[in-house]
This record gives sequence, C-alpha cells and structure tokens, in this order.
Amino acid sequence: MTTERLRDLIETTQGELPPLTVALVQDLDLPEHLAIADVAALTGVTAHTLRYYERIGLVEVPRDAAGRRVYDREALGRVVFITRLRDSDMPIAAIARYVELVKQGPGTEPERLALLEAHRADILHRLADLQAALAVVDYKITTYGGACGT
Amino acid sequence: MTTERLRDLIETTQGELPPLTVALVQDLDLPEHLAIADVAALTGVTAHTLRYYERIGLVEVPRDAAGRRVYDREALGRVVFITRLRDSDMPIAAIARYVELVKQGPGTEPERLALLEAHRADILHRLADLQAALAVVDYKITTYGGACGT
DNA sequence: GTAGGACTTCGAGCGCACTCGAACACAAGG
DNA sequence: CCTTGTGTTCGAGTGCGCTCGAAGTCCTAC
Repeated sequence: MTTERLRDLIETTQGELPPLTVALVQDLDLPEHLAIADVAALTGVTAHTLRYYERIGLVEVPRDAAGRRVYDREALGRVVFITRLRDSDMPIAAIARYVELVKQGPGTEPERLALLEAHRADILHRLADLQAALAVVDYKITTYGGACGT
Repeated sequence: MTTERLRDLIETTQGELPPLTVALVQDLDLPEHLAIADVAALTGVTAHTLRYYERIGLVEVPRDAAGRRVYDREALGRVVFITRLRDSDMPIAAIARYVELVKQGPGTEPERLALLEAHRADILHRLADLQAALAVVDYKITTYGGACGT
C-alpha cells in the first residue's frame, strides 16, 4: 500500500515538508502512484481543493480501475507548481491560462513567457508592499503601542 | 475650495503618490480638511471603500454642517495606516481589533504589541512565500516555456 | 457477509473585502 | 431659478477561492 510508505516518508522528513519544491518532488523517491490523501498530506492542499483544481482544469489526474484518482509524478509536480503560484497570489484564472497554453503545445511559448513576466512583476510589486508594511509595523513595534493614525 | 489646492498638489507630485507614507502625510502641507474625493485621490482608495472603512469602525471621520465627511490630518493618517496594513494582507478583523484597542486607550499596549508581532511574523512568512515563487517563476522564465509540471 | 473507511460526483454554501446602485440632499455657478 | 456636481445612506450584489455535505461506490479486514 502506497500510503504506508508515504507515511514513513512524511515522518522521516517531518517538519520539513512546507518547503517542498518542484525539483524536490522529482528527486524524492516517492511512490510512482499516490492516492489523493497522500498528495494532500504531502502538499498541504486539502483533498477537496485538489478535486477542485482538477475540476477547473488545472491538472489532469489518471484514474485506477475503480475510478479513483492516481497521482503520478507529473500530476504531483503540477500540483506543487500550482501551489507555489497560488502562494504568490497568482489568480487561478492566470494559472489556468498558462496551463491551457502548455496543453496547446509548442508555439505558445511567447504568451507563456509574457504571462510569467507579468506575474514576476506582480511578485516584485507585492514584495515592495510587504517591505513597506514591514517598516510600518516595525516602527509601531519599536515605538510600542502609539496611536494608529501617526 | 480645498479640492483645487489638492489637485495642484497631486499634479506636482504626480506619479509619486503610491509610495505615500504615514510620515509623509504629517510633513506634507496638505489642507487641514479634505473631502472624501480628495482622500480617494491621495490614497488610491475609492470613496465607496472609504465609507465602508468608516462603517465598520476602522476610522472616525468628522462631518461638516451639511453632514459631509471632512478628513482631518488624523483621519487621513489613519486611512494611510490602514492601507499599508491591507497591502500586506492583514485581515480587516485584525485591523479592527487593533483600532479598537487604541480606542480603549492605555493599558492595551501589550495586546496591541502582540497583534503587531503576529502580523510581523505573517509578513515574514509571506515574504518567504514570494521569494520561493519568484525563484520558480524565474526558473521558468530562463528555461523559457518548459512544461509546467517540472 | 458485514462494518469501516477512503474514495467518488454533484451542487450548494461560505467568508472576505469590497463594489455598486438607487434615491435623495445640498452647494455653488451661470 | 435651475442645473451640475459632489456628497449622503442603505441594502444588496459581486468575485474569488475554496469548503462542505449528501448520497453513493468500492476495497479491506475481521
């Protein structure tokens, strides 16, 4: 049963799962076939949300004879990729667009690149916002409980 | 009319308004009394949203004889403070809690500080997420249009 | 053979943060 | 005086990203 091997894997790498990277997924000697619960445990994305992602076309997941989802390496990689983008607030619609372009195959690279670069700009903007907010919060913390309108 | 002076001010500082800081608001020789449209123009927050913020208790705004909102320096500073926190994704509920504590006056400093430090931790977490996403996006951009599951 | 648990689909519901529209009030300029 | 513009309140609507529950299927262990 794949779940057991996974449990072990999660135990041994305990606490270290959040920084699960796309590359890591490739290297890690994970079982080739994962049940939805395993993917949920690995990625921190709920099974409900994983089904939702599939429903809206972000990822295609093969099934076994009984119709159950079987996540292979590719599907898992895709899920991790999606969560990284979501962590940076990339809208679902943009991710869907990107995935759509990949599905269309070659020739769509320019638009993919444009999408990524637009998102890269967004990320840089968000980083600046966060730095600014951090400065404000730090200032408040050092002046300790001052009025909030200053 | 205050709006005219403001228009000038916005014109002269054109393009430079987004980085409007809390401190800047103090220094800038802004009119002491601003109409809601002026605050909207200065902060980039819509009048609708400004009214919403007041409705839910994030900011108190004095009125003129006719019942119109008159933003003084304090109210403006508060709005800017709020937008900084919102830019860093601090939930409205947390901001409301903080504002509530300030309104309650002295003795609430410890909880205010705790709130700020919790939010500071959130910001650092978000920064890390963004850096991770940036790495993924940059990798994709350099490898230019590769599959999205890798 | 039967109880339990993990899975399936489907559609509806939720929480957040706005966002909007309707209907009305008032102030200043021509 | 009348129009135009800017404001007011109120309550309802929107969009996003999940999140949940119901009802059913299927494998596994006892």
